[in-house]
Amino acid sequence: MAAKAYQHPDLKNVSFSQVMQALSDPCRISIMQALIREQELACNELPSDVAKATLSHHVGVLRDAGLITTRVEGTKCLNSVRHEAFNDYFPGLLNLIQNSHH
Amino acid sequence: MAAKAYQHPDLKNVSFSQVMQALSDPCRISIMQALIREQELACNELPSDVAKATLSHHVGVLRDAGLITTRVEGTKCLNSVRHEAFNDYFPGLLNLIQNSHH
DNA sequence: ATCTTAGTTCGAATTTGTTCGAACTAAGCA
DNA sequence: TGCTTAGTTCGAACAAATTCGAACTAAGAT
Repeated sequence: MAAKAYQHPDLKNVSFSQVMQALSDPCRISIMQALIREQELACNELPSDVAKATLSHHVGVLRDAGLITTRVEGTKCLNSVRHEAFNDYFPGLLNLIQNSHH
Repeated sequence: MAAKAYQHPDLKNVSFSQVMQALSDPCRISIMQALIREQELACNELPSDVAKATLSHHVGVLRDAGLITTRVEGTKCLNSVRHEAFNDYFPGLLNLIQNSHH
């Protein structure tokens, strides 16, 4: 891969519970924190101690919750924080993610 | 009931993912919103379209995540927002809960 | 054309979460 | 003492999420 029609949801159709659900997994929190630090990362550059298929799943959950964007570049897909989500819909949440430990 | 040794966790032992998990259910979000509006409510005064046992479970999840406190008064248990959690550990989160729709 | 890299999708196994009825406990009241 | 109210706990059923290996696809390099 890649070259997939990555679908990014309209943020007004994303519920708060869906966002909370997306952030309820430590693995996905680590991914978000890495993207906050590094701006843009391919899937295989994300922190992960799970199998490829599992990581792909986690990235999909975050994307479906409107929290990240994915763009294709060659064989990689580059992920980044979807800042409009945090600025316009969930202000303060990005900071909570960034500062969350353990 | 009541007269239970309600256990309230030390907030420094509550992980961000646990809090997100606790807020990932629409039913529990409604409970939080009611407590934000009403200060203190008994379990049977909380908004709920589920069975007693289920409601008890949801209240327990919120309590274990450090988000609410429960105190006993006669036969009722009175629940309220655990403000220290939101002030000291998850600033901004209470507002996100309060303003969240659908 | 083939190989490699990067990621997706499928299906199945396992784990975790939700939901409920039924039985229980404890306080307050008659 | 017995009845009611309020909530908990247990166990089981069901639903949803996580995880992985294996097979796949697509782009780029050799």
